Amino acid sequence: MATGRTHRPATRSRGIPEATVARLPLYLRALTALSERSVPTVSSEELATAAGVNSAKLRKDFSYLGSYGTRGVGYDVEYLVYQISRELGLTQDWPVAIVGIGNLGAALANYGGFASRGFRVAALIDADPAMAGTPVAGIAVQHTDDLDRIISDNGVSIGVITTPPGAAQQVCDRLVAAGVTSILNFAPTVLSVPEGVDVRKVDLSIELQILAFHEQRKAGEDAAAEDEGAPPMRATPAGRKGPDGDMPAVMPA
Amino acid sequence: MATGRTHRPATRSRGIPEATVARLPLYLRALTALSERSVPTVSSEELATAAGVNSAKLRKDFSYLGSYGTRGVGYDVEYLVYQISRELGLTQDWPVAIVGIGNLGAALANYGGFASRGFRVAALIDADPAMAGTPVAGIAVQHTDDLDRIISDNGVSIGVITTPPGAAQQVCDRLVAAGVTSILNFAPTVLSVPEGVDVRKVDLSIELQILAFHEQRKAGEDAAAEDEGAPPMRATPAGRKGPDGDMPAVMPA
DNA sequence: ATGCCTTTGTGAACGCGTGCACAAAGATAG
DNA sequence: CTATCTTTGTGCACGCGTTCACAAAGGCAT
Repeated sequence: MATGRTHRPATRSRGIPEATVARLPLYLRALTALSERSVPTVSSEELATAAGVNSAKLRKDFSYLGSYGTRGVGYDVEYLVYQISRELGLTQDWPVAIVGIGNLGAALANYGGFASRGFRVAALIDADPAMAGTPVAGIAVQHTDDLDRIISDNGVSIGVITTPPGAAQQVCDRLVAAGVTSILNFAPTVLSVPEGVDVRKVDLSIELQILAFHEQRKAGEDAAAEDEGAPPMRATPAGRKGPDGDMPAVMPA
Repeated sequence: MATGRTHRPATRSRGIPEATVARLPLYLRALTALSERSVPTVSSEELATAAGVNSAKLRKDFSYLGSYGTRGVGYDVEYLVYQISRELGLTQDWPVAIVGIGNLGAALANYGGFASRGFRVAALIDADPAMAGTPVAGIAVQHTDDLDRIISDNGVSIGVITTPPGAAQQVCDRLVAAGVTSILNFAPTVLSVPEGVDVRKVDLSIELQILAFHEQRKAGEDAAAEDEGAPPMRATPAGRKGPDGDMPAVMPA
């Protein structure tokens, strides 16, 4: 069980709470919009509503970065944009490799939100030899066989996995072996990575399932038992446990 | 400020913590995999590692659902699959409409993970008249003008927004007016919705930015100031605040 | 039937995140 | 220069989520 860790960054990140880090991009986006409208300063109240958060939370978040901001006035937009960008590491160029050029991979390759934030799609990689050379979003797809070299040559440290679930772990291992230390995983798989490698997971169907839960709570509850097909009471398919007739514990709740 | 709320479900959801709900799909996936391998029972320890979580957390999560599980043995896989599915509302059919059939919308329409979880893509909607009628993932794209009727006719209560950011709020309003009460938003926009409507947000570039932050912490820190272009010290572009010469507070940290 | 062994279910402690509420800080007007 | 007004920055309290650790519960062997 040496390589079990997943998803939690081990290093607590120099005092800035993880929850705050997750909100910084939100602030940055709102600030960028203000900057484009040439708004010079903004109060915590205004910026908070623009970002969809509480103003107290926003101020506390900023306090972790330092005392940017002028009492009685607010925050200087340009200055704050720069500070947050720097804190997030967006002042440097991040070459990104996308592995698995299916529908989703292609969509990500075309996604504009990356380039505008300092992320550059440096390579597209797929296991299908037929795709090799095909341009997607203006970039030629390369074959998995060359993964190692591609990662090294481009200095890629962030990899995006959009492969089928069965291939995800293998691709992940190869990426890590090639030097990738941050992975954004779209495959519905739990990835095992060595210490020091960060994995973030985006699962499209999970989000829908969470919505369905709340949706059921909203609409349902009154129409409680709709049709109610027979719950699979087969706690003992054939193998173990109970040759003692039927299972009584079918309706525990 | 009547329609300000976003993202937080107001109803606390009958005692099941939000964090637990968010993990149920994870457990469900792991259990489904076990089920396909015809594994009859599983211990909290095994299931926890398969789902990538702590075993104590898993047991506590399940305790909110009720006392399914047998001490000394573990959990019956099939039974648990059913219970979690029911709790999440996946035993019923959820017609989903996707609005904005660009690269991402098309990718989602083709995504297999939806259908296998009880979600059915009932309609694809786009504002481009040229796309109307075009089949995507076997479904003909319909025009935004008919959005209202499409939602009603199909009984859609969950909408997915994959439009450009500028159109997101408008589409959102129309979806809500048509009866949608849950929205999965892929556009980088803060949506305003009335009370009772749930919004979940998936932002691809935010995830990358969070990774970049940790990446910078890992690799950087020693190579602290790389090239360091001039930080925008223009705290006063022209308008307000300070005709008092230069700003001293350029390097507060 | 009895005792051992495994695994669940949960009480309790702890730590993180959130929100309140206010004092300190600075701008602005007189 | 003084008073007033605005807005930040933060100490504090509270609640949620996580984790530990163990008693209760059940299976299984003898």
